[in-house]
Amino acid sequence: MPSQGLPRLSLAEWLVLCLLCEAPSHGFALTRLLAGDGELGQVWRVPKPVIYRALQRLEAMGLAVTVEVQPSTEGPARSLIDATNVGRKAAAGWLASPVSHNRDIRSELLVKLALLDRAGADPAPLLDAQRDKLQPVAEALEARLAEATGFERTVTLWRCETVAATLRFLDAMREPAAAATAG
Amino acid sequence: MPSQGLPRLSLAEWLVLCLLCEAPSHGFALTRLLAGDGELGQVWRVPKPVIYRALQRLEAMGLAVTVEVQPSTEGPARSLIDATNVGRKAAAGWLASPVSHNRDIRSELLVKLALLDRAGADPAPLLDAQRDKLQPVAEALEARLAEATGFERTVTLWRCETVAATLRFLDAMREPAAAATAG
DNA sequence: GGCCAGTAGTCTCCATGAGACTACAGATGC
DNA sequence: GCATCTGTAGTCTCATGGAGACTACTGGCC
Repeated sequence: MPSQGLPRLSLAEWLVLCLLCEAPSHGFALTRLLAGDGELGQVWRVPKPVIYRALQRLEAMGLAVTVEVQPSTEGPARSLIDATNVGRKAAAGWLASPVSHNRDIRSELLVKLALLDRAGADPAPLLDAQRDKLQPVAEALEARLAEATGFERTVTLWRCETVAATLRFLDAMREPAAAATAG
Repeated sequence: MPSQGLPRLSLAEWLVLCLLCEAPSHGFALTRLLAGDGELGQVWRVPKPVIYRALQRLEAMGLAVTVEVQPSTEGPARSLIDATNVGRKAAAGWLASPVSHNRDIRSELLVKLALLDRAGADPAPLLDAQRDKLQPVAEALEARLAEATGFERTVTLWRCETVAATLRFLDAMREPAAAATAG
């Protein structure tokens, strides 16, 4: 059960750790990747101070380690940081886990899908696991909607629609050919 | 155009101001209303320090004013705070305005609908205005989805589904009889 | 009289994040 | 030669939001 016993990290910290697992890197490179106009920043941006603090925290937790201080040809020296084996295992477990709440789909699930996409990995297992997790939630909400009155009905209706939208999204993601090579 | 020239307040500040417009109140009563187990806290909770800071800021901006320090029979004296005329106008303008981004539906629109519900006001104008605002966004996203490739397609697909869910929610809210008195 | 529960409000502390600041290397200008 | 500009690399400060502890006042109870 890789979803058990994961350390409690913020989304930014998980994201940074996963990027270190792709390849050893340093703060400045990560800030460019995760800036608003960066490659991953289109999906989820992480401000500079948060990245450097994440690196410090990951090191303090033994999930990452500074392997070398590289003299750069184009500026000051930079600290190359790599994930540890503990860090790699934690990252792999996190990456494979569906999110618990629908509100975290936009942030956490999309980040996981983006990371899998970068790695060229198959997103299908994660998509299926996420579907299995949300399907019962959707059913419970619809049951509740049938009975809800007053403003609780409004909130429940909203939750029903958004969970249903997530399920449709997950289904559509299972058929990538449809629009990628339409016809 | 009531949506023009509104002061820049946080959601918590708008919410507190609107509640003061319903009736003069004091910090502690608002904290109970907006606590996790409170009436409005089910929709949107506001932590205690944020409420008291909101009251201070609203007073500083001239949107609210302390009208009386009431000796309470069951505890220390409390400051009764009321909205000013300027505050009332601002609150009415805000309450009638649709939100600009789909991500703010859950927070801002639901709060507005909850406030209208409490006041017994008709939500239809706000629902229609919100629909008018999001309909072109939905169309633009679908056009973009047809061309998007790679991971941009994933993000666009997600946005399409969630905006579509909001539109369905807005439509369903226009037919309140359906489940309230299902026959 | 002392203590507890509820009321009313303030306080400190931590995390997030915007944006300024330091500092180093190479290119450019005069 | 050296001043300055651009890009690299990282740190610092400050404002805001929010969790939770703390103060302080009142009436009720043992």
